[in-house]
Amino acid sequence: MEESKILDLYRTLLDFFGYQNWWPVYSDNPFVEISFGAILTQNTSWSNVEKALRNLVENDLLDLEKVSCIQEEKLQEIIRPAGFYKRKSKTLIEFSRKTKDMKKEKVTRDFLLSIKGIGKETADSILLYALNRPYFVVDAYTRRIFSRLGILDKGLSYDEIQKIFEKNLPESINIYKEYHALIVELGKNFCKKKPLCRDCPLFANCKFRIYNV
DNA sequence: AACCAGGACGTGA
DNA sequence: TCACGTCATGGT
Repeated sequence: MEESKILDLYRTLLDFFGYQNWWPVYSDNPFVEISFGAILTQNTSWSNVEKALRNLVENDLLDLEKVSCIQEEKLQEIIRPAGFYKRKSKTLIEFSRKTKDMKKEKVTRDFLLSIKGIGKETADSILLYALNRPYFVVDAYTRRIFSRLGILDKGLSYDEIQKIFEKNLPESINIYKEYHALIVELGKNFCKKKPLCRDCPLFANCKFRIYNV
């Protein structure tokens, strides 16, 4: 496979979109805000997540201690706009209970995966963006974009894809952060399910471009 | 008015 | 292991 392109594509995307400076944080509690946001954004548009986060802030609930002992039905109403609110409220509560008295250095990937409702992508998002650990985040956009480009086979597992990116990039937390953010930006604006290939910054590199009007 | 969004889990084959 | 149904709101 032509994995050596991975770094070139990063430069192209960075050139086109500019630095994204992810993860967006508006409170003075980045760990909680990023972790909660990562859980809330599962298969959900970010605009809906923002509403849920605003509700949490208004109720002073960007707080592990408070969420760990909140009444579940109350939390459900507060995060309702983010969708899947029953499952997500359980996950937020379990996450809060398990991490509130924990030193952040002890939070591992396996630990996060032991929390029901946190899978690989959410765990890696928390590790990378909330804890500054070098884990490359793989999401649906990553699979779609790089399989269309012709770089990744469909059917590769999460861990295999992650390994390919980490092997072909400098082990730089900032590059991991930016690259994933840029992938999301490309996925939202061009490489959608119905792609807009005409103005795509990766048009020249892509084997797909069937809608290249 | 169907389709989609910064997934994860339980089930059955 | 893996394909498939389920969970849910809000924007286009």
